[in-house]
Amino acid sequence: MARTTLDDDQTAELAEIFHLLGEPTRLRIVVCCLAGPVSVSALAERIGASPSLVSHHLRLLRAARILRAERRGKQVFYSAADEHIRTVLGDMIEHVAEPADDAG
Amino acid sequence: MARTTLDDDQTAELAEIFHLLGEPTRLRIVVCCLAGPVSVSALAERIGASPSLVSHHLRLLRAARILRAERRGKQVFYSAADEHIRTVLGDMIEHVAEPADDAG
DNA sequence: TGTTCATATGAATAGGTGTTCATGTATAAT
DNA sequence: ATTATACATGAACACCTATTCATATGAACA
Repeated sequence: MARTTLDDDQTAELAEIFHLLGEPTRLRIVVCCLAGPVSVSALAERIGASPSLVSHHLRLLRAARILRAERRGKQVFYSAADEHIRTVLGDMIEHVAEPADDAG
Repeated sequence: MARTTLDDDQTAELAEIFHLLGEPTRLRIVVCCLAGPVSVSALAERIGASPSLVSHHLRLLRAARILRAERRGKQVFYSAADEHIRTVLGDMIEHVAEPADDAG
């Protein structure tokens, strides 16, 4: 166990990321974007939410540097902000998605 | 990239965990508990919150099987619910606490 | 039993937030 | 310029939640 303490800034930043991922709709958006760039309308359809709602969430995810936007004509494609984010989120999701063996 | 899609149940469960960790006070509590069993009053002091507030948060973390309680006399000690949780949370916190090299 | 310490819990409240609706902005095409 | 498509944004609302205060439970000790 390398480090089990965090200073206040790290805690706040980490909590913000967790907070954003703690919303089912937003989590779905992020997961969809991990595979590669997805347009807003495609996200809305795949998630079953209105484009407006998706856009609202995307704004927060953009502001937190979790996702990045890339315009192609009329459409805007979203993907992980960088490789670090992609790796971290991918790992987190894989890890936590694993069922606990000794649950009770 | 092993898997980038999650079903609805997995998404909900994952979102719940993230949601609980997305609160600074709660995140601090969890981080404190990763090193080993900590009493409620010790948590309250180390975090700078009232024992009542800590207890409220602990209830949620207990219910989500993130932390477990162990009574020793008058005190109650909290720690990670199991090794899986400890590993997963430890990894997440270490990972996300790493600064991004190519941020901008 | 009565008292004290440690924790838990219920109610109340203030602030936050997810969603919707309406509207605005940007791009493309006629 | 006008229209259509894709996305963004502001306001409003309903719901949720973090915190506090008061009170209860449970354990040790006199």
